[in-house]
Amino acid sequence: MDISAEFVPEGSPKRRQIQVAAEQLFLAHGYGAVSMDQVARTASVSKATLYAHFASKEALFATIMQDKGLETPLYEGMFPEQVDDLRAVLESMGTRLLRFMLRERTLSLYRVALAEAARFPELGRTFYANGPCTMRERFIAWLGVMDQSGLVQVDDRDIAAEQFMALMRSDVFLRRSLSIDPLPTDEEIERSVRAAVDTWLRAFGR
Amino acid sequence: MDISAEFVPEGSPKRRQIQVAAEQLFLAHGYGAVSMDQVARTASVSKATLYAHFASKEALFATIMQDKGLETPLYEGMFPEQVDDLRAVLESMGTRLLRFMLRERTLSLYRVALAEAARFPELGRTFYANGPCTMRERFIAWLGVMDQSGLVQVDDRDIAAEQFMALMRSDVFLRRSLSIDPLPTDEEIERSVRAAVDTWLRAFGR
DNA sequence: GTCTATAGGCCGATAGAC
DNA sequence: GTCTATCGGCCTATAGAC
Repeated sequence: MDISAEFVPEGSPKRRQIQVAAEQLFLAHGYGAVSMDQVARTASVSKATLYAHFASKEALFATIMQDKGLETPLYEGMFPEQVDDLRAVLESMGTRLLRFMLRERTLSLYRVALAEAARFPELGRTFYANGPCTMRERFIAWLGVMDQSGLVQVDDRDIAAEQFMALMRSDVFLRRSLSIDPLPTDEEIERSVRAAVDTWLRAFGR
Repeated sequence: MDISAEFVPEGSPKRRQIQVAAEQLFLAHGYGAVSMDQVARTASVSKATLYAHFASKEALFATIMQDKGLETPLYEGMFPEQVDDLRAVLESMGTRLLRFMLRERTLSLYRVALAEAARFPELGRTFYANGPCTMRERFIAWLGVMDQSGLVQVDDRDIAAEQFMALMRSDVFLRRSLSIDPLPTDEEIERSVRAAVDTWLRAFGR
């Protein structure tokens, strides 16, 4: 995912410091509110060094933010081929997905991508491709298996997958993304996921 | 909604110019990327005049952005008490809601609220209260009427309302909010809404 | 209230020494 | 590659005249 990391394995500690500092600052405060002075100070590096590695603030932001997809092995064991209890599997998937979307890091990336997508078109595209789009594709493929097992009744897998994810972006997620509520408790998350799975199963379950 | 407007009915054209300019600039570019010079220039007003009306950039932003709720009479005739064709009514409601959410002005406010909610907590709260929360409350009230008419089968109106709105925030909305796609066509909107209403009705219709 | 002019500082970016 | 030192400019905010 982060291909450039291979070109700087351990080679340039300063560059690594810059990357870490820039990522943290940009994710926390967005593009406009972060200055190159701040990045240099946080990275314990002079501005000249910073500009030796990145041509401009825009280039730094674009480089750091793009390909910042899902580093988490989110999908590991998420889509079992053998399913006894479909409801339980969907609830486990949903809980995992919603938990991931509610992580501070994911939310920060979402907020920055949304806010700066107009100025950095690649950012919106990359976020979508590495995030929601990948998740949906995997879900669609898994739906194919479930369909063959006769566990679901799905005319249009694309729509079924989209709606599963849309149902996860519930009010809990909206309120948290707007910084209204703190991180919801496990109970709140499970309640929201259970309600979403209920609805999805009534539409697509057999 | 905009209470302060009553204190400056037509009285201060300069103040009105400032409000219009600031709103446009902040919505288009966010907080950090807009300067007071820019606001003054766009409003055809000197910076001193600007600071005579608003104590600081933060105060200007907070004043302009808060209580910028739904000026549109979005809800007018949206919730009919007499319903023959429930599906048609839900599709009409959904289309209207999705269209509103996809308007450039609504999206800009959403992006700014999301990006700056951490720095301006009131902003996230106000956006939620004037937008999604109000819509959900009206939907819940309307669901009560539908329930009495025996047209729907809803255990928890809150969940049913939340999920109706979540289903409207579909992939079409996500892609547009990330500036990936242009404004979707009428057909795309209707297809998305129809699929959402299908699913919602299978879960809550009678 | 409104202007011109400017203070004082931080901005992005660079020159030059090592 | 890395530093110190600094450029010219734009930033938020204000002083003082009218």
